[in-house]
Amino acid sequence: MRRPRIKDVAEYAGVSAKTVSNVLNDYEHVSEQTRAAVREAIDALGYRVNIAGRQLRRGRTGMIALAVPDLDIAYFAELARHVMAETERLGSTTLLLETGGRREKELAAVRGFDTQFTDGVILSPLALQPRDLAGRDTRLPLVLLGECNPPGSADHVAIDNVTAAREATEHLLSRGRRRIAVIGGDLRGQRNTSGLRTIGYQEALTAAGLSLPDDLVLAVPEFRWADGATAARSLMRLPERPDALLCLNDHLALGAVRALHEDGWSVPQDVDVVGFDDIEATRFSIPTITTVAPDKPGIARRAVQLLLERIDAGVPGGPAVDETAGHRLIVRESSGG
Amino acid sequence: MRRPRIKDVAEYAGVSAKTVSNVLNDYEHVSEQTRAAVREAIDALGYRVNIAGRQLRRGRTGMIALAVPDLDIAYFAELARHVMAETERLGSTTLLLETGGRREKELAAVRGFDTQFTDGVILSPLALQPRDLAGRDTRLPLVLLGECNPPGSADHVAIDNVTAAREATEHLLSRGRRRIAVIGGDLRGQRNTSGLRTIGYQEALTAAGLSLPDDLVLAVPEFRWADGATAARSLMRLPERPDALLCLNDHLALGAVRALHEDGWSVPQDVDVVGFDDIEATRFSIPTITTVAPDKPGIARRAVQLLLERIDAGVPGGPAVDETAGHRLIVRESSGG
DNA sequence: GCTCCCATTTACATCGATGTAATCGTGTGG
DNA sequence: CCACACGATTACATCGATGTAAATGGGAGC
Repeated sequence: MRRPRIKDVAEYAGVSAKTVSNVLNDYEHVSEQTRAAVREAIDALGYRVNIAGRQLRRGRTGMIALAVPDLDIAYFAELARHVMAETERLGSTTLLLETGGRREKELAAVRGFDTQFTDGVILSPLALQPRDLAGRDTRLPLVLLGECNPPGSADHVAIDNVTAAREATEHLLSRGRRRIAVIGGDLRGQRNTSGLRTIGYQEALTAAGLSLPDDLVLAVPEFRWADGATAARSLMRLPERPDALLCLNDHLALGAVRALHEDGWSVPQDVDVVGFDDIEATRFSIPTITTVAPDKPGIARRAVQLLLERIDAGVPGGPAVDETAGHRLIVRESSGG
Repeated sequence: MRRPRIKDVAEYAGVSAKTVSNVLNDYEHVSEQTRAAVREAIDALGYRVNIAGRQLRRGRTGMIALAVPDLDIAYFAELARHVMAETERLGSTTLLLETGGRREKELAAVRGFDTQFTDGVILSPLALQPRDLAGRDTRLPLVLLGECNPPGSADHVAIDNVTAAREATEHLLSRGRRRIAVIGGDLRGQRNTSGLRTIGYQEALTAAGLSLPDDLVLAVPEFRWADGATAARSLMRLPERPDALLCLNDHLALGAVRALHEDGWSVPQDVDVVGFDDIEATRFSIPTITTVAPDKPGIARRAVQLLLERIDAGVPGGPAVDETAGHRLIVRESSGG
C-alpha cells in the first residue's frame, strides 16, 4: 500500500486535487462543507503532504541549517536548543550539523551543503577565513554567529567580545590579580572570537597600567577540557606563575580547574579562574565557575529572525546587518564570589 | 539569475538532460569525453542538484531523523555526534531533533514528523508508551535507542541495563557499602531504562543477602544536575543516611556530588557516587566520577546500520531486531578508584 | 556491402503539490 | 429577465531529476 497522494484524498472526498491543496493551505475561498469533507478524507487515509513535491513547486523547504563546530561543547548544544526552539516557534525546521571546526565543512555550510535542501544557513564559524565569504552565492541567506567575518559580507550576531573580556579582566584586576593568563587567546590580531577577547583583555591591562606579558597568552588546539588542563599546567610551571586564568570558554576553565586541583593548587585561593559561556556545568562544578554569560536566547532569536527575514525577502538582500547581543559577568566561587 | 537546472547544464554541455543525470549518478555507459564536458559545464555554472526534484523522483530523501530528549544532556549530544558521523560515512544526512522527553513529540517522531522528509527515524524515547507503537505506520523504518518498547514492535539497540546496574551495584558492595541509594530509579517495574537499571540494582542487593530499602530508590523529574543535587540532599537527611549513591546518569551524579560538597560530605570518604554514560565531564570533575560507559560508537553504528538496512529493504520489513551494545564500568575517584 | 550488436545517447513520462487562469454557479441590481 | 459580480472549484502546466524504452551510430563478423 503506497502512501496516499493528494489525488487520492481528492478522489475520496469527491473534489479536485487543487481543492485539497487549497484546504491544506488554508485558502480562504473554500466552503465549510468542502473543507470538512477534505479534512475527513485526510484523516481517513492518513494523508500527509509530501514535502518534496511541495518544495519542488514552492522553491522552499521550510528548513534552515544550523552548523556548529561541535555539540560536545555545551555552549553549542545550548545554543542549538534555543535556535531549534525559535525556528519551531516560527514554523520552520532546523537541520543541525557539525563542522568540527574544519574549514572545508564550514565552506560547505556557506555553500548550502551541495544539495539545496535548506532555505538558509546559520553558521558558527571557527576556521572560516574572511576571503571564504568574498565570492559567495548570495542567493543563500547566511547568518554568522560570533565573529570571523569581514564587515558587510554576511549578517552576523555576536556579543561584544572586546567589552566582555575587558570586564572579566577588570574583575580579576579588582581582586588584586596581576599575572592574568589567557587560555585560548590569540595575539595575531585576528577579528575572530579569540582575537577580540584577547584585545579586551589587553585593553583592561593597559588601562590598569600593566604591561602585556605575551608568555601568558596561550593558544589551544581545541576548546575542550583536556586543552584547558594542559594549558593550565604549562602556565603554572612558568618561572613567574599566573595568579588568574582567563579561559575563553567554560570547558577550558573546567579543565584548568581540574589540572590545578591535581597539582595541588587551590581555586580561588592560589589562582582565580574565569570562563566564558555560562554552560550549566559551571553552576555545579567544584568550585563553581565565574563566567561571562552571553544572552543565548537573544542570540538565537535574532539569528533566526534575521535569517527568516532574508529568506522571506527573496533573492537580493540589502546590506549586511551586525547585531550585538547582551552579556553579563556572573561571579562565582572560582574567583571568590 | 536563477539557480541552474540540470537542463541548463545540458544545454551548456551540448547534451541531453538525461546524460547530465547519468554523469551525476555515475552511470557507467557514458563516454569519457561526454563525462568531462558535463563536469566542466557543472563547474562553469555552479550547478548543484536540487534535492527536492531528486527525492520526488526517487522517493527517498537521503535524510534520517535522530530524535533525542535533550541536547543539554551530554550523553545525547555525544551520541548524536556518533550517529551523525556514521550516517555521513554512509552517505546520508541526519536531521537532529529534540523531543524534550514529551510524549507528543515522541509520537510525532514515530509518525515521521507530519511531513515526510525523512527516510527513517532513530528515536531515544522517554515518555513513549508501549501502546504508542502498536498501530504505527510501518512504512517508516524506526529504530529505538534504549528501552521502552514492547518486544517486536520496532528495532532497538541498547546496552544490557540490568547487568550494567548490577555490576555497578556490586562494585559498591565490594567496597563495603551497604546503604546504596538510587537516584533516578523506578520501582514500578517499567521496562524502560530506569526500571531495568533499578532491577539490576535490586538483583545485586538480593544476591548479597541485603533487603530492598525502597526509601533509598528515588525518582527524579528530570535527569539534570539540579535534580541530582536535590535528590542527594533529601537522601542524606534520612534517619539512616545512604553510604553510596547510584545515579542513573552522570548529570545526576555530578549534581549529587556538588550538593554533598556544599553540605560538607566528602566523596568518596563519606559517600560513594557512581553515574551512567561516561560523559566527558566525569573525567574532569572534582572528584572524577565512576560511571558505566556504554559503547556509544557501537550503539550509533548499529542503529544507523539497522535503519539504513530497513530503508534499503523497502516497505515491508521482517521481525523487529533487538541489539545489545557493550558497556563497562570505569572506576574513578568518586568510588575510590 | 549488409547485418547485427552493443555502447551511448535521447525523448518522454512521471514523481506530488500548487500557481494561473479559466469555468461554474448562484445571487444581486437594474 | 438579463447582465454581471464574485465566491467556489477545476483543468492544466510546471517545478527538477530520473526511470523506461527507444533511437543513434560505429564497428565486428560474415
